[in-house]
Amino acid sequence: MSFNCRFAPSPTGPLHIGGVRTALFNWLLAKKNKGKYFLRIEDTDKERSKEEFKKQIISSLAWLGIEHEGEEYIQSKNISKHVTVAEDLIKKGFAYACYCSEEEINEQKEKCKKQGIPYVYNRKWRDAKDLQIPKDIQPVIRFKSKISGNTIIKDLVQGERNISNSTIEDFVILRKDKSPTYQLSATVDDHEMKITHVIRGDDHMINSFKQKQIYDAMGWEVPKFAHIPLIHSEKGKKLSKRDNASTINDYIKIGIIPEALRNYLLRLGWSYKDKEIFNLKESIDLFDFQGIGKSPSKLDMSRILSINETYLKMTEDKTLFNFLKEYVSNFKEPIDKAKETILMKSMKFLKNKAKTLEDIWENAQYIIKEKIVINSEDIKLIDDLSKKIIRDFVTEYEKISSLTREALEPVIKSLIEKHKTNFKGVGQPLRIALVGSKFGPGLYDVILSLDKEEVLKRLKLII
RNA sequence: GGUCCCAUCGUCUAUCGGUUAGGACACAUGGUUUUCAUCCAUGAAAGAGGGGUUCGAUUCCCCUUGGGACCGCCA
Repeated sequence: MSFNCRFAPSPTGPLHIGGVRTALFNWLLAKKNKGKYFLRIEDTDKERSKEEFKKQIISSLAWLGIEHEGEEYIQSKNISKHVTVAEDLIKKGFAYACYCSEEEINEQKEKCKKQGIPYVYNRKWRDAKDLQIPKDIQPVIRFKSKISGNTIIKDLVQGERNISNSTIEDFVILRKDKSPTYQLSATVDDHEMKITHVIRGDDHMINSFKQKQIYDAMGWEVPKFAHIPLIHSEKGKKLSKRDNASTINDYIKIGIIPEALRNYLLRLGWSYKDKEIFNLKESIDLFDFQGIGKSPSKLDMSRILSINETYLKMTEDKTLFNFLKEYVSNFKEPIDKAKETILMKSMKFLKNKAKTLEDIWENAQYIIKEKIVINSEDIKLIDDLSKKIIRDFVTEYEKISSLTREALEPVIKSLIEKHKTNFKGVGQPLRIALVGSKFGPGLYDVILSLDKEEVLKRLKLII
C-alpha cells in the first residue's frame, strides 16, 4: 500500500514548534512506510501570506533535517483547478450560490448570540428557486452539507470519531471574489497530490468531517486521517505565535542543536517503552501511530535543555565545532581564525559543561577574547601568597618543553607541597588569572588549551 | 453557550484487569572531583471525585469535576 503524506502550513507567520512536530511526524511516517512526504504552502490568504514566512518555514524544516519530496507545492498556483471543482460541485448539485449579504449574516449571528444559541447558517439559499436574486450582491458558493445522519471517521490516532451531520453547516467553498477557501483548496490538492494519509493537528478534526463530504461528493477516495494532539504552552493553551519560545528560531537562538530538538519533539506526545534517546534510524523504525497519546502535552524547557545537553555530549568534536561555528556566525561576534584551532581542540571538555551552544560559547570566552576581564570579586582572591604561587608556576612552566598533562601534574603537586596548601590553593589563583573567574573548565584543560605565550602573558599580567 | 475530545508524580510518559504503579526531566540529600559542572547513589513525588461491572480495577462502563479544541468569505 502506498503512503503519501504532507505538511501544509500557511505562510502567515513564523513556523512554531507544534507545526514542526506535525511535520516531523509526517516525515517520520513517510520514511518508515517507504512513502513520500510533501510540503505544501497554503497561501490562498493573499492578505496575510508573506514570502518571508514561506522562506522561514522551509529553512526551519531544512534545519531540522526534514526534507520534502521534490519542489514545495504552492497552493495558490492551483487556484483555477479549485474553482473548476467548485463549479463541478454546483453542476452535480452539491453546492449552491448564496446571496446573503454580509450584513444579513452578521444580523443572524447577533440574533443567535442574543438568544444564546449557536449560529449556523440558515441555508436560506440552499434550495431557493423562487427567491429573488439581488443584483448588487456577489454570491458566495456554499457546499450542500448533509442535513441528517452521522459521519464516522476512523482516525488513526483518535480512534472512531462520530459526529452528527446536522452540526456541520453549509460552509463556503468559494468567496464572493470567486477565490477558493481552505476547505476546498486543501481537499482538491490532497486529492491531486494523491495524499493517502492526512496527518495534522487535532484542531483540524472538524475540517476532516467537512472535507470528507467533498471527497464523497466528488467520488474521490477519502484518505486516512490522523489527528495528533496539540502542544500546549506552559499556560495549558494551544500554542500560539505569541508564546515565547514557540518558534524554531527561539531554540536555534539559544543554541539547541537539530538532533536534540528532533528527539524532544519525537517524545512529546509519543513514546516507545522507556526509551528516551532515539537516533534518526531508531526514530524512523520505531515511530508509529499507536504510540501517539491522545491528550495534549505541555512544552517543557528544562527537558529540551536536558536532551540538548545529552546530544552535545554525544556529538563528535568536529561536528559539534561546526555547529558552534554556524551558531556563532549567526548570533555572536565572529571568532578569530587563529582561535578556531584552539576551540576545536577544546570541544572535548567544553561540551561537558554546557546545555547549549551558547553555554559553550560563553565558557569559551577565555579562549575567544583577546583580553580577559577578571571580575572584581575574584581579583580580591589574588593575595600575596597567590602571586608568589603564580610566580613559581611561571618559572617551572617556562622550563617545560613538551606541554602535556603528565608534565604539568608534578609541577602543580610540588607547588602544593612547597606552599603547604591544597589543589584549590594553587588552582584557584591560576584559574582566575587565566580564565578571569574562579569558575571554568578544569585547570589542566585551561592551561593546555591556550598557547604557551598566552598563558605566560596572562599570568605575568597579574603578578 | 453548542459540538467534539482529553484526564497516572510539577512536566513528558510506561502499564493494554492481578505491579511494592516503572522510567526520564526537574527538585532534595549524600558521594567522587580541581572551582562551576559532569558523574554516581539515595530520596520525595501520581492513578481528580463518585457510582457500577468483576473474585479483583489506574486499566472496562456511567455520572460529576477539571482541562482543551472547534464554532470565519483564516488556514
